[in-house]
Amino acid sequence: MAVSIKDIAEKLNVSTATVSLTLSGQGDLRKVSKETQQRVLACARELRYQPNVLARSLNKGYSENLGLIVTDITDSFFSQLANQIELEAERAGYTLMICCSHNDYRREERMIGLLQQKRVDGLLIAPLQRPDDVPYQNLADDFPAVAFDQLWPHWTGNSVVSSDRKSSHETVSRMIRCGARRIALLCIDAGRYSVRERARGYMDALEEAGLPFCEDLYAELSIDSYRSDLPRVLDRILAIRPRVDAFFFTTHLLVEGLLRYMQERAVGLPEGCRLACFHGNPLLRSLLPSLSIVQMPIEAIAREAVRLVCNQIECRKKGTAPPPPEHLVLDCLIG
Amino acid sequence: MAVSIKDIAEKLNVSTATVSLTLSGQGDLRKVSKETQQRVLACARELRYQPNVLARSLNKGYSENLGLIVTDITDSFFSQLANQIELEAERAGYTLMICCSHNDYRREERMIGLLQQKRVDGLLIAPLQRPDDVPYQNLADDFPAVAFDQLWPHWTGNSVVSSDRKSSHETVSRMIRCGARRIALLCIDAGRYSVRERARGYMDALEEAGLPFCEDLYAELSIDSYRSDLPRVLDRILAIRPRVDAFFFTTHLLVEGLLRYMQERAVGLPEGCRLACFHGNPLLRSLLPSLSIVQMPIEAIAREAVRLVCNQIECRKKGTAPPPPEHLVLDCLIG
DNA sequence: CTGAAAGCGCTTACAG
DNA sequence: CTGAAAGCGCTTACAG
Repeated sequence: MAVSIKDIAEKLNVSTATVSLTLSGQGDLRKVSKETQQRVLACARELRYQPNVLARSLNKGYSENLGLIVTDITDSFFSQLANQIELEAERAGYTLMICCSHNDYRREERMIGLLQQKRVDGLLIAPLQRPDDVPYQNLADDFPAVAFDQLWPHWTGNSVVSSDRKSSHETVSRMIRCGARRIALLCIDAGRYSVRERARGYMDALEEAGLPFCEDLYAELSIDSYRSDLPRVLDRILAIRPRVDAFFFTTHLLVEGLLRYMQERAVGLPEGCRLACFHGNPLLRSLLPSLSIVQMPIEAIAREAVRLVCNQIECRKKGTAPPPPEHLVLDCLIG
Repeated sequence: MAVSIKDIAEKLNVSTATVSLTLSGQGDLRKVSKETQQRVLACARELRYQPNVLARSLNKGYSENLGLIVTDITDSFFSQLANQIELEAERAGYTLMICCSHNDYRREERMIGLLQQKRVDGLLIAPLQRPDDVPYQNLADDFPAVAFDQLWPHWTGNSVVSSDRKSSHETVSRMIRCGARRIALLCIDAGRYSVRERARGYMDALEEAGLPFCEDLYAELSIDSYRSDLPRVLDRILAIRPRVDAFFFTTHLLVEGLLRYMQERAVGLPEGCRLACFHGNPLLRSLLPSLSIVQMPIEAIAREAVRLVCNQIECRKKGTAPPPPEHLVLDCLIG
């Protein structure tokens, strides 16, 4: 099979300890003779030696792997996040195992279990809403982990989220300052933490401006059926009088849905109708110049989330007390 | 630390072998008494035993992990592919380690080495063009691997690509049948295998129709700078007389660029101008009704690629001869 | 300066 | 039916 440290040791008539030491860069420190080191290095190169990281991990108790669980990697928000997280993880010396929970909390549980069995050193999770609001039980308190983007109701570990409520508030307030009075709010997966927060921010802004919450202008859609449901919802809202004069969407997915709707129905928006959503991309920006995009702090989320798990892992390695969990709320950029 | 098989064995006064056997489901086969099995299972549950897969892997020589290397997970083509590959891999019992090569072939090499050291059982790679056309050396011939989407020049292992040339040919032929005569071809990363194939298909169609290749109507852009370069290219091509009457783009990224261009310049396309591209999404479809999209066979690529590596891995496990490498060309759907 | 040995947590012939 | 033992490929005190 593959060449091992033993093969090198035998070939060179030295012990495996000597080989291991020089290969791991401790040669000088542990006073292996320069000459022996040379021979070991040369031999390893010649035999194309690839260390078996599994064995090292088993011995050391650390795999240098991190588990990442997102709901859906095909959502550009999560693929961008995964990309940044991979970069940050790499910088910290970790490789990523990525799993998708596909909005199925049973699957999420399975993935958490799987990744733990695979001995990842830590877990980064964009948690799913759980039906019974029961916190996940199989994740030990002291296991290095960070929840990002969303939160589990009783989660007490590290978390990194964006300033959903504040950004929402600010965005809607701007619409109001621009004259909007009848602002529709459309959500996907209204039960999720971030979505509830975004809805709250909307309420905050209405309240601040003394505007009533109008049930007619509110709609909850589900991630599984929003594509087919959205047209009817838009039909309904656009038919309301007095006219809606702004739309606030909790996600870019709905804006894409709106664009499809406008194309297919060959209708435009009411004159002067304002739009806003969370997350977006250059294309949406140029297609809908009136769209305000709340830009998610993707780099910062990735950086902080990785930092937090890595910190926790470091403490474990050193055997020191785990750092107190942090709850970070990172600012979005409203553009 | 974590509870091990030894802990269970000690607590129950049985050997680790007994525990291991019953936990791995070989209890009946190896005639462990029902009662002992019960006790072991109960104890494992009670202690929340999580097997250390690292140890098992080291022992068995297989990690049940697969490495996936894509150029850029934020490209929807690759995120959709990664998603399907994860699903297929899971079905086959594998977990995915995903790395991005970011169009940097040195990074790609590092990732291949890293994943091999992490002892993935096989590798799925969307290979990068290599500057000197030298095949990658550090990937042993007998290592289970499959190249997909792209090919390395001298790659002789398994590969799964789409019918780039044929689909391109067919798409351009359709445009010609609809009356298009001056068809522009815009490429990103013209040196890549699939892009060369797509360009060839374009040539095939022109030739078949007796149309001349017109250098003016051709442009190569680079993935790093196409965003800023595209407007000038479009300016140039749209200014040419006689007028261009169709655009063929090798990638959806350029269509998004075109849309941005049209918005920013506030210009439309020449009357009746046809469009086509590889890969796309519902939004592009509805924004540009005249756009023909060559749909990549993403599910099939994922399924076949995983099947091929898994086959190779199985043969390794059984010690039988590796199956002859397959080169699959999967049909695209032209819509 | 170098080696023998134990151990990480499993699995699997082999004995009994 | 069950256990003692070797081994997967490393690392790391501990001796000398």
